[in-house]
Amino acid sequence: MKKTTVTMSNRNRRLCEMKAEIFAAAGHPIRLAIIEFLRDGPKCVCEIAQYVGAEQSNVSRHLGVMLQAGLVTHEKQGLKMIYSLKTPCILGFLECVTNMLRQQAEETQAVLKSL
Amino acid sequence: MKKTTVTMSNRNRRLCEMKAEIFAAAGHPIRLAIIEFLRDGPKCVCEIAQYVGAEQSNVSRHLGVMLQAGLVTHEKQGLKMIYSLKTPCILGFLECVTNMLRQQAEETQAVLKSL
DNA sequence: TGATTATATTACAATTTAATCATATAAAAG
DNA sequence: CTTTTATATGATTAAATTGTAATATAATCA
Repeated sequence: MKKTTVTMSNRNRRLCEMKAEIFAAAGHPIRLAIIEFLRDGPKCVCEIAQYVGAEQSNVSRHLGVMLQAGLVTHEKQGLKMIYSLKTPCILGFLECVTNMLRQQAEETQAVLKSL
Repeated sequence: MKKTTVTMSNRNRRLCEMKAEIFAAAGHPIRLAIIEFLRDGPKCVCEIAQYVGAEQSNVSRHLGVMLQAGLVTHEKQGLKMIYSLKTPCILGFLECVTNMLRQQAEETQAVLKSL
């Protein structure tokens, strides 16, 4: 009797790479701040840079990462490049993460109370 | 008249760091594969290593990252260390990511059709 | 046309992350 | 007690990511 597969398929391996790229694109403090900022609507690079308090070239890079992952879109308007959130469902999982943090904070607090 | 704050608060900056850590903890192919594997229930390191096809020490490190971020919990059972998913809501945002990929694939296909 | 403004990109240094091998620890079994 | 098994960790190296400064490009404006 043949043993069932116990190891990931290559197809699934490839899928995990793709999904991980999306998570990683949100997995940096500046990029996460940008995502939250874009909740309020489309913004140009200069506004974003000012908001997050980082160099323009640095912000431009981070936006490139998010663009590549498909988290945002961009559109040129005159001199400015306007970035928008592409997938509103990101906001759903951002909320999930916020709940995780809240939960973690409560756990920590519970531990400290027992001092 | 005072100009309203246009830059992130330090508190928000710190929050973004914490949230980003959680995203980053899921933002690696092996770690994402582990998360999906744990959907089927708690598993020991050896099972996980076999499934993802990576060295035990490497897997142990990745589990450490996810533990630190609060994505998983662990519990010793005899010789084995059993890891489980800590937050089911991760699965929700995993689904969101999968939908993003599907959407991206459709876009690509639409472009190719116009050749 | 020349100057200004907004953005992207390049080159580089610094830092972080990941993988590997060897080893330490600790539980279980003989 | 010795051996085996499962896991974690330290040291090392390789690779990727990040930040910065300088520069290129392209649109707008005087």
